[in-house]
Amino acid sequence: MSSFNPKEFENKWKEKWLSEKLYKASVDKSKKKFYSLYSFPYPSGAGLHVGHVEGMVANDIVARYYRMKGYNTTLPMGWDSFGLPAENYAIKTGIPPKQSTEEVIPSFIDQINNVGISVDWDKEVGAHRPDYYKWTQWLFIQLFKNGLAYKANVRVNWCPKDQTVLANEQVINGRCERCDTPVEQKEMSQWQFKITAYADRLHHDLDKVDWPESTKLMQRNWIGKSEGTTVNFKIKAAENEVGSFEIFTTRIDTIFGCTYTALSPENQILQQIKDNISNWSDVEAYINQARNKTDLQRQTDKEKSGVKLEGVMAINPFNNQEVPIYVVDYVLNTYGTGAIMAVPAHDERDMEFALKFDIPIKNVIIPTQQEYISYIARKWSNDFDKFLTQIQKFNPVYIKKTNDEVLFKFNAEFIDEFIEYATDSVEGQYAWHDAVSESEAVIVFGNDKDEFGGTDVARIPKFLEDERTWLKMKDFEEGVRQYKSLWEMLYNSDYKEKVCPTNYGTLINSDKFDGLSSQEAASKMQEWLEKEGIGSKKTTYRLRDWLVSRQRYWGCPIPIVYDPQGNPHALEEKDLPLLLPEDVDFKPTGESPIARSESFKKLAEEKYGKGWHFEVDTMDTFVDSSWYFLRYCSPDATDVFARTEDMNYWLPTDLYMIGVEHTVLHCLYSRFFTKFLYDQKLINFDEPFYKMRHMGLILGSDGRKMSKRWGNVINPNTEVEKYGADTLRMYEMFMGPLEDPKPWNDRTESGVFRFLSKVWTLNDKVAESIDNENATKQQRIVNKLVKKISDDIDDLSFNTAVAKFMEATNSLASFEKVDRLSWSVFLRLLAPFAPFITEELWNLNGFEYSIHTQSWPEYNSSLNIEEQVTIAIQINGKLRATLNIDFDSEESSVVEKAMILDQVKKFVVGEPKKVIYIKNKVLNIVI
RNA sequence: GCUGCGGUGGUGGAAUGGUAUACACGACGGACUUAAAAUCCGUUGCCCUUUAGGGCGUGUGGGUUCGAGUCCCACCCGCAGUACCA
Repeated sequence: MSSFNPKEFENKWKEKWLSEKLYKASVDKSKKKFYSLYSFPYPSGAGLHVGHVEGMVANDIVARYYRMKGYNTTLPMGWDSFGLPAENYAIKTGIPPKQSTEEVIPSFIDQINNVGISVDWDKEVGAHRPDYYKWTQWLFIQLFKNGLAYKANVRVNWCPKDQTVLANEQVINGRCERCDTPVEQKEMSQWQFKITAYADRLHHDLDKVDWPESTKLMQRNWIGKSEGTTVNFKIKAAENEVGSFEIFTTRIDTIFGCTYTALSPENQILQQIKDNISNWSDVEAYINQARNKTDLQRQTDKEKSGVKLEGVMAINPFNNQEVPIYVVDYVLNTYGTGAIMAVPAHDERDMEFALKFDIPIKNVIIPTQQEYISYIARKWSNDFDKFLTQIQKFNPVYIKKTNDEVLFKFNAEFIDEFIEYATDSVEGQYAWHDAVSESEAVIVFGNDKDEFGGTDVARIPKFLEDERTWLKMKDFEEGVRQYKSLWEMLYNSDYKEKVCPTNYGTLINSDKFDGLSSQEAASKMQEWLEKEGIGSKKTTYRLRDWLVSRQRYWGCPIPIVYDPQGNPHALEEKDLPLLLPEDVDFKPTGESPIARSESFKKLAEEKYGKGWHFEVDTMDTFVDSSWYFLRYCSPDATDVFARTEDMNYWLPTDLYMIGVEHTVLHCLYSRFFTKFLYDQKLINFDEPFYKMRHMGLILGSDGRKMSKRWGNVINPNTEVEKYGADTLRMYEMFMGPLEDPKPWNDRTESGVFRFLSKVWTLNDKVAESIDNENATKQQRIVNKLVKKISDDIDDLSFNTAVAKFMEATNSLASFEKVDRLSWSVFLRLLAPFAPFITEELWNLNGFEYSIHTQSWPEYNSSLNIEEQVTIAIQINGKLRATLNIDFDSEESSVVEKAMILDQVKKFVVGEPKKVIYIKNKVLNIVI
């Protein structure tokens, strides 16, 4: 037969499948369903890239597998077509986004079909089409009616280049996610969705879904749930109480260590008590300065800053101690209560601030006794080597040595012995030494180096208030003088963690709570607070409401109309969709482009009367993509966003392939919408995506991210042209684990082409009847393959599946003839991976069309029995020989056979101590 | 800093506590060819050795086990997310 030339048949099958709608799936309650979802692609002018292909092929293999297993399977596709790139393209070229978008979509569809993705095209949707965004608007209105969409004046992130508002999530390191421009702060009235109302459920329900743990964790971090306590602090001016404020803390157990409190610059209480603040002008100046700082500046300002409020003090309700109040910009108004109690001894930020402003530091926690104690010793004299040998007697568990430094750890029980030893070794060695007390420190500082810290052996005290130690050291060491206190010196040394322990432990200096563990103390303190009515337990979230207004043209219009007084009203359902006007100049000016549309203005006045006008902002495109998987269920519905019956049948999705970069935002928003609709009783599930997996980034052959800049971009079209779709598909699956980033390699790709050519050639050997013995051998080969491939698809372990196909092909190729029955099994197994070549060979062999609607081969466990196996013979765990034995042989017969091997006789003299036999695997003789 | 993931030949990568390096690429040798490409066959972790064989090997150091890439402890390095979140 001819050589393997995919061009000769790929097009033929592609067109046949499409015209027959081979992959169409409708609701059929008599069958189990499988919903394979690929993330809503953005139809960019650059076309499909190899990363899309990777994810789609994974979706496709699983979909084809389930289809063959008899599931009613759908793999829908649509377009996340609103968004900045099309608008920016329009600004550059003058071509309207609607036109450019509609022009690219057909080529996307074509490319997807060319790689043989089994898409159910009857379900196609596009976010920019009125029949879709009518329902995006409808959903907005439902949120509005339920108080979950509201307009508020907020300080927003503003990108000066894109001239638009950005959600917090779209700000990366203080820069715009898209164009990398530093983000500015701007006060604006903006629409927001109250996603925070769902924070707890969004956090909690992650337990229900099968997602990579790391993804769940990222999402949990984003929601940032933390459980803590609020406490009311009274404010005193002179002898009068002038107000109070609430602080939030997760470490109520440290409250006796509170030596100051701090308010965020935006905290409203400041305005209320300003008459009592004697240095108000300084405070006000600081507040204004903080307000003007961008997030980027706040982040880069490492130095703590703040102003003390003169004339007022706060009262710690636990000990009635008066502590100063500061206004600082390291306290955020958007988290907790915008006020904190500061405990320098147990919080790094508070410690840094306290050191800078000379605020007392009070230790109230002894960390839970550690099993090991670490020491660092630096070389101080020639006796250092002797010192090193002698520390062996403390049984150190770990020693790291460099030329002049040693780090070692030993069991805490040796502490006293060590203090004694260190004292003896170091005394008189040009060193100063002080063992402060049993429970505190060994501090040994050498003086034979110019700089402080050149030599030391130290166990750092848990609470350092020993002025004596400090003064002595200060006399002693030149270097110490640069620090104001022992705290500061040690905090800036290797012993940071020792002087500022931030973990839980046992309370000290805390009155009646002394001796309790952090956990016990916390609950007793909370109880007391609640009884006194001055505090309570509180859960806070880092998550903030979702800002959806965008001052851009190419997005879904917000379905709100304002009356002449400026009050917002939701549009009625019969007036939807509110069409995106086309008489618009989309050049960005900072104002929404739609504001300049005459037809838009006119429409509002005609419909509602003079002075009425529509909202001119459009929605964040994440709104469009938060419900597309629902629309796929009923893409033709005109009276509802999707039919309840259809959604309840198809959802939740059974496999969602999406890049890891989209998981935090898109998935969070989609989950929010789903939960809202569940609460509205429109659907009966409250998590949209059951199983989710990610595809790793495909890098250029130089190991860098694919980019025009590096000239390392691989275009799937070119690869299909060169090798055919099946090769591209199988190569991308063979590259490595699905979720890993992996570089492109042309050579490996051509290796996959060689493999498919081998399959093609092997087809020539297929014979109607071959002898029984060889037929059985081949049936065993493919039978084993059935199990391996099924398992690998279940695990999404496609790289190993491809390897197994290669192995099986090599085995079959060693036969004169190939058994037709085995061949039909082999082709069906390969069909999800290489749909074109398998359909062609299936047809050439005269099997019933189409291979893709055939049933998945069954694994026959009785066929699997092996006659012979090779086992390893080990002596003391070391491989010395291998041995062929009958399958499932008894231990005694195996030992007998092993003992007469030369390799064994050589090592085993007399009776072995022990013999371990693992059936069909290994025999280990211990001598 | 914190959190998570990872570290295996020249390369991409395999390996339910049981023969480490499957499969593929590359390299080397050979066949075919006037030649090249393609194709086919063989070799390919490192070191010693003529063969036979031996020693060493999954980032480092310990531990558990008859047996560790895999489990435990500590450390080093890389990648990703996140960053004044109280």
